[in-house]
Amino acid sequence: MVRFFCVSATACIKVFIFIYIYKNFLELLLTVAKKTTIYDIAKELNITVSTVSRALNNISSISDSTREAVVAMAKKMNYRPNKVASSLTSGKTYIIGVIVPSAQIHFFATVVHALEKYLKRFGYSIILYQSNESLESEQRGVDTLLEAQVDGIIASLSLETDEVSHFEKVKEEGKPLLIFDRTHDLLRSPSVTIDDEYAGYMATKHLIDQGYRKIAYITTTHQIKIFQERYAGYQRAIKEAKLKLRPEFIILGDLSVDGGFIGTNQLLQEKDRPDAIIGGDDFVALGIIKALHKHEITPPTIGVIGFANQSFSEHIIPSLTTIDQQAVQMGNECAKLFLKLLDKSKAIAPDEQVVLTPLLLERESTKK
Amino acid sequence: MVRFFCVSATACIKVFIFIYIYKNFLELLLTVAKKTTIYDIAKELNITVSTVSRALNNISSISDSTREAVVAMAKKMNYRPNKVASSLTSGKTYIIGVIVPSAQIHFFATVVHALEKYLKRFGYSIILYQSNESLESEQRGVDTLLEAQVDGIIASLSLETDEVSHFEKVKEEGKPLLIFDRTHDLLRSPSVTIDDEYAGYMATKHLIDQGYRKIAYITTTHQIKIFQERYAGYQRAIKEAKLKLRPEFIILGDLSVDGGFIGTNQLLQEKDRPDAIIGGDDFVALGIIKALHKHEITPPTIGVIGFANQSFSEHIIPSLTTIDQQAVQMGNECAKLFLKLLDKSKAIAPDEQVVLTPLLLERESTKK
DNA sequence: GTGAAAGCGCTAACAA
DNA sequence: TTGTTAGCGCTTTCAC
Repeated sequence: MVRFFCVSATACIKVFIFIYIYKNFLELLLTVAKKTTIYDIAKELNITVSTVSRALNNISSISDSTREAVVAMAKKMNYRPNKVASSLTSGKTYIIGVIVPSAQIHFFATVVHALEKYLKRFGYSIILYQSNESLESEQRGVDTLLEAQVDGIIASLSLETDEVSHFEKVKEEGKPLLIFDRTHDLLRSPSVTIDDEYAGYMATKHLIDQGYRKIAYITTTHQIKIFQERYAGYQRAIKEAKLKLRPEFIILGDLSVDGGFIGTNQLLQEKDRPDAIIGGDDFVALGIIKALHKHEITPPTIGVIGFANQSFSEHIIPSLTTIDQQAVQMGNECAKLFLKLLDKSKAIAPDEQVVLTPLLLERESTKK
Repeated sequence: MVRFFCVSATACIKVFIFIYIYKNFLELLLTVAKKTTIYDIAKELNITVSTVSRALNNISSISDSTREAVVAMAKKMNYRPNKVASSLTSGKTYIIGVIVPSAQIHFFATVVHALEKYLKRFGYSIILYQSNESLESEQRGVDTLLEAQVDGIIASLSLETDEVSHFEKVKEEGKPLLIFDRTHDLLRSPSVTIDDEYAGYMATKHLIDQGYRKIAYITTTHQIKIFQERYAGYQRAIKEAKLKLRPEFIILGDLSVDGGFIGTNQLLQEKDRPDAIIGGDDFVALGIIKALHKHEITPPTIGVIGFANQSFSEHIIPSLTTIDQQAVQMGNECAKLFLKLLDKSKAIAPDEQVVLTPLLLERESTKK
């Protein structure tokens, strides 16, 4: 096409000039068709913007007639409120920042799912920020969210997070901060967690009740509170049942299928083998089952239990007994508590701590 | 404590007055400690806000000395830019709206994960909105995001979505719209998808190559394009191999473990049983394996293949052959394309369509 | 290279 | 019940 016109250099230039003007004209058109504001509505109705604002926000002291007129005109003119502008004056964005280690981890995806679903009902949106298990990224996340003027932050700490000063900034700005699941002792703030000590206790106790006596535990090297707590619960149950706490039955490794697999192979080399193995999470438990399968052992011959109730746990063969982490409930509790924190009319409550109770799901892998 | 002071009614009132004043004083303190703005920096440095703004945004025509002074002062005064204010003037929020059916679905969680990770590097945040497979909610999502003045929207359609006018609004506002995975014929917009027809073909072809001849298919009743496409690919492979396309081998049901379980039981009642079964997704495939297990059949005796490469597929026994949906790659491609769309300097490209190639992951369930 | 000034679209006193 | 007015904190012309 262009080549068709370009019979000479001048013609070619003309074409380009034409294109240039045309382009600007198009842009002009786009610019002219700008969005309608409350100001436009006001002009159309011969009232002032404040009246329009009040009508639209359904604020008291507005006559039905004008409110209806405004609403009708707004619809007619295809008006869409600009939250950015209203945020600037009101100081509220109705956006909540959510920091999680990774949306790819099923537990966090589920919490985020529940959070968003719940908060939406109250007019809040969420900005999602992933720390990807990095402290530095988590710090940047807090900055990013505060710059975006979020109304508050809900976060679960990265594995790396060993200092929490970046979260203090949130409180300094007078904005609510809520920590869930992965907390930190130095961080005084409202939180929603699950009783991990009890989860560990529950898992171990269940095995004991099923008649298992030599219970091994494959967990992570990471010094995260929740894993330490689970281990503490394990110890408590073992002691309570007056069983021996054998160091050779505690395997530290990766929190993964491979971790479970390797750990199990190691355990099976003991001359006095365990008769049950607890996995640090369901993936570890899956690795345990795989390793047992390789040795032609099928649970519940050796009992296996996991943590987290992954979507597959119910369906593998044998189905996996596990401790449910109540992700949906945790999301809902977070949302509920957070809305309470946002409502500053209520007294500045001492940091409220919600602790959920884990749930034992008995399935085939421990059913003797 | 209070009771201690309240020896008389007047004393009591005094106490309350004291508390009241004290409270106001506290509030005053909080109010006074307001955030520093570029105006404060300007005053401190005896320059104007425009200079500060330019220095902070590292805009040309600013002397090194003043820029350094401003930056130093900003740090000293603990300045934090207010993106809401800058958005109001600049018209850009650096926030992108992401609409997915549910963050709880692993595929979408992974795409969101990749998206956020990628876009963050370019200064963008994302607001997450879940349609929860509801058209109405999806429509509200578009409105919410546009009101929040997002710079554009990336979306994957809900199962219910049979009309797409709500997405036209996005384009009307001159904002980029990108649809991924679940698209709609009526919606003309850039998209990132996977070649589902080929995925179906690939799965079927693989089974045929492995020597299976009587291949059944358990899929969903939902009229979603991607499932229809996979089925089309199945048909193509069957025809190409000159096999019979048997209606009794096509089971429509739920896309779930139960759906696979029920469908398989039905298939096994045929006098001429299939020797391989394709599941509409990995959960269906899991149900298939469970049902076969009940009948004491273990794949690959009857071959089983799924779609999506869920996290468990690799680890169940037998491990599941599946077609990977390239979720991470899809997220990355979406981000990449979207950044291109945001960069309007580039010509208004005709709706670009990125089509990813699915990936066959051969595992035990089909390894004859 | 810097300053002055006009908004962006809306809210929220304070008046009337 | 409605209008007037002054910003919210920042960007961005247009001068100088």
